[in-house]
Amino acid sequence: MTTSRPQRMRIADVAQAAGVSKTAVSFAFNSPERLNDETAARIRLIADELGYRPDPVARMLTQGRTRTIGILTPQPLAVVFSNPFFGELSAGIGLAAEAAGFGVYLISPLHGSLAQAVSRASVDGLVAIGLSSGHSEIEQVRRTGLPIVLVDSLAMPEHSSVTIDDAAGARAAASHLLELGHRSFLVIAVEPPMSLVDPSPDSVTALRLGGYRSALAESGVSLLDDQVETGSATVAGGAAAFARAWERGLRPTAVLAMSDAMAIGVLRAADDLGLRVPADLSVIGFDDVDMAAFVNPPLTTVHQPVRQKGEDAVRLLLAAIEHRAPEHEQLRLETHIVVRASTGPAPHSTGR
Amino acid sequence: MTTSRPQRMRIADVAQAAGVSKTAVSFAFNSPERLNDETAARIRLIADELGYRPDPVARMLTQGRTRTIGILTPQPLAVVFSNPFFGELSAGIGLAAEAAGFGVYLISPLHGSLAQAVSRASVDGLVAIGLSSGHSEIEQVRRTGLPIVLVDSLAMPEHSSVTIDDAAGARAAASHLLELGHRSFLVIAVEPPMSLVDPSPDSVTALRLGGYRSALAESGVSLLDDQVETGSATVAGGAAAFARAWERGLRPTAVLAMSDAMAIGVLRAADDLGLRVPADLSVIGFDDVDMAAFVNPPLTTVHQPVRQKGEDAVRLLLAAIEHRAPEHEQLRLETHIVVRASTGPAPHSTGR
DNA sequence: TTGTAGGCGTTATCAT
DNA sequence: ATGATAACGCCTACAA
Repeated sequence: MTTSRPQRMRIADVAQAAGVSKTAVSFAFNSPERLNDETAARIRLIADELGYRPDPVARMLTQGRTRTIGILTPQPLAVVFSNPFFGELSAGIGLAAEAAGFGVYLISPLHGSLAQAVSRASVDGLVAIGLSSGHSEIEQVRRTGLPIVLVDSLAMPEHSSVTIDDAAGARAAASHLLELGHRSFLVIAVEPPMSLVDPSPDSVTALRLGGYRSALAESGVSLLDDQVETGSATVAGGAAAFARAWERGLRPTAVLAMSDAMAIGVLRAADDLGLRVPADLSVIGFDDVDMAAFVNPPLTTVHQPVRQKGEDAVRLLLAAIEHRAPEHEQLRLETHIVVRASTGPAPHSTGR
Repeated sequence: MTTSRPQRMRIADVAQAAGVSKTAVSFAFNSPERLNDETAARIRLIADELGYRPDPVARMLTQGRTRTIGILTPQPLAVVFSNPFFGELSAGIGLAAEAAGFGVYLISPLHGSLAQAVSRASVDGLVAIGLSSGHSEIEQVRRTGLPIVLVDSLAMPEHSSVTIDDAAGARAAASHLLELGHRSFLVIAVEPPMSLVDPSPDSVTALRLGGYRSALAESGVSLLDDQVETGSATVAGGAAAFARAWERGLRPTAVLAMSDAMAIGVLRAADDLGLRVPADLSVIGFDDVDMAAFVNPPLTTVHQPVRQKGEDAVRLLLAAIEHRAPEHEQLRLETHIVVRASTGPAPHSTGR
């Protein structure tokens, strides 16, 4: 009465119309070789005329699998889809999933609860993105018993994961700016989702911050807490974060942004303030998203193989789903810096 | 044997452990008010200890609904996720779906067949994106009997749709360039997917092309077929298309691109060729994607309310799913031109 | 080659 | 307030 199934044809209807048993109809779809070519064809013809298609839900139930993988994200879909990093990661996931004949289901918090969303989702396995170990619902996710592969997280040591060396990437970014003579920095950090119970030290944000700090420390430059401004990982979030820091009186010569989207936002905010990049301000991002090369000015950033991460995650997940082998694998992909035009020598540089 | 369900707890296990019937357990989860507070709590506690969670598939089967909507796209996910337009549209869809407590399933061709992917998908309804009337599998999609809302398409008149006035938007774009004195144009068109049987006249590509042509014609400028270059709706596709046209000897002063992603690609290709934008070449896009304002130079483009389209589509779809009312509605949203810095007076302009 | 019957895990109906 | 039992639609031994 509430639903969208008018009076769909069922397998019994087709069987009756064709004058055969339900088994025969099922075979016609799933194991045609077990049927007379002729009858198989006839059954399928009749089924087609009747507009019959096997109910996917019933089929899932008997087969015990859904042929679907879930992309688990602690963020609402609106931010996920607005973030080019997620887009490219999902492109990799989608590519690998399609190739294996798997569908993709997006799992984001429903009514504020990630656990509830997972419970509703009928999937064979999960690719969890950025699920920090401090997330309040992580235990409930784990207890679904589903195969899981983590991306950008090591929160579940018993599951496979695909990560990068965030600290090393961050160090490289900071070193690049130090070599250009910068000594006055602002970090634009990705804001942990609200569902984060405590700022876990293994979060991407913490790791990158640590990387920045260690490189700076080696040059005798310290990074105070008030030199870290936080915002959501979007263009708007980055712009707002920089504007806030500026209003607080900060006048850095260089910005270390933890995501390209945020770095692009900084570019925008700097432009609004009349700052020239890189003459007055250097900006370096993180991710090397497609668009990074096309913004104004082209963004210097830390490259990571975003699509590859997605493909690898799916490969690992499918192995876990199909072999059920606890093929425990912690993949760590490489990063490298890509110098474009958004970074330059520090103004009034005293040189090396 | 093949699957990922080890020995999950079933409702019967919980019932036995709690010394109650399956019905009681079901009530404890779905209608706690029908149970003694105490027993309900006890059952839930035991269920939790056992790690039981209701099987979403079995639940779907009995309830006859999935609480999931499908996003149907004729393109592979890798291109969908690489295209900022799709991303923003999906952001709108996701926002509205989440708000209603619905999950989102992505339906893209599986093994090359969209129809097959739809059959596999357990969803309550479909938001079909850019499903042109010439698509070879459109009839099979229709015959699923699922509620459908079309976006950027009028291929199924019996279903609701959300579109824009593509022709008007395109006309505005062309007029803008004509007013700047341009007379020599190149159109960068979105390539119809291969599964397109014939170039249907109601496709977005055809509509926009018609809009360009009509505006040009009013100024006595004709657009030859060889002045239309085609490519996939990505940055790379746009860059390649422009490069091809250039190699063919075309030397337009203005480019009309049917998508911002492609326009950004043109910007890149032009830069590679040493062309200055807009001094040597004007470029106008379509969509007004977030990034359009941040590229170099900021892109002049035709704005359309992309996220709004997604939200409206879901609103319409949920109405169809829930009321089952054939609330037939053809929404047509407005566009307007946004002038930034990628367009300027025609070089050697003879004036008006 | 085809039919019969049981089961997948849950919810809904109808008793008690 | 709780329990027995019948759907839901399909798949798949097993039997014929």
